[in-house]
Amino acid sequence: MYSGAISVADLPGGLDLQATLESGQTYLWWREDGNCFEDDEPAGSDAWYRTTAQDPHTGEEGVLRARQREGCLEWEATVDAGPVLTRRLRLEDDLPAIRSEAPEDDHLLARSYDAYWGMRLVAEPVFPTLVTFICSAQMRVERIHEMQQSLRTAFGDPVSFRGETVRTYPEPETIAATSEARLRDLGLGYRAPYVLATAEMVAEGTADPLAARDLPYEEAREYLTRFVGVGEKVADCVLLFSLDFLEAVPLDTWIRKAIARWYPDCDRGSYGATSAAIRERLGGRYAGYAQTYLFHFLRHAEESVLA
DNA sequence: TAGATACCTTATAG
DNA sequence: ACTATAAGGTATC
Repeated sequence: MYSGAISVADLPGGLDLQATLESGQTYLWWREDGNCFEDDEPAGSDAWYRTTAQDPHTGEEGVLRARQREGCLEWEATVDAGPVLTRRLRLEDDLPAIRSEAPEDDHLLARSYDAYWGMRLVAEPVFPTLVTFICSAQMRVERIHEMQQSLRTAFGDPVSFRGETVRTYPEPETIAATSEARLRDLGLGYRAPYVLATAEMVAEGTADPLAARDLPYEEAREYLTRFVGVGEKVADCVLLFSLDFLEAVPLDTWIRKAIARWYPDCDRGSYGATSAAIRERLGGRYAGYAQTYLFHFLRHAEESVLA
């Protein structure tokens, strides 16, 4: 068993682990206390969060848990999780420098940054990210989590951790080997054939989602839409939350509402043109950071405070 | 190329 | 109880 503690004071801009993991960027973590990211979540939690991860040295899939308490990010794992956390929670991102590129006269954005300061984007493994966001279509956040846990239970490999059995996220080959009916039984609905077809494409090497990383942003978005069930919005999510495209701004229902209300001149009709306009408005190369703070703030703010 | 519609499933509002 | 509606959209026509 490995363990460690990372001083939050040493991270540029600090850390808000709860906001980072419960802001709808990733569906690959869950709370040890079983409180599955419900709406009435109290803020400031020091709960343990769990996920599975690959050991950076051996490639072995293991389990890790982490919590933020007393100025530290504490972790325990069956693998060497220090580098994993640094990567997946983007602990090296310089938040003050990133925020400094946001428009200064944007009151709503400033309040969003203030409300959840320390929240970081994530950099999750690409195949699970692809599948989870295919699953996210027309789905509530809580149910997206449930679907991922169902996939783990049905197809993941067991790993023993603290006397319990935890399931890894299934590999493309494993999902590709199942049936659409089986996936529908897990509650995926019309997303079942999408997940199956995309897993087949990745398993067979028809296309490699990692290849998008080497393309210019808009070409990368176009590339990812070749996967079944992946449109422009899901492609943007994968680029932002897995492939280091910090300028990506996924146009989901919340951001579309925000555009209609606060950035109406950025609505250019098509996804691509609107996306370009809002990216420019939110600060260009770090627009995805701004998007994520706005998204989290708007989802949790009462209507009265948005006046 | 742009616009309309169907689609699984669940939860909530009326 | 029962229907309409919406939930981090996409594929198809």
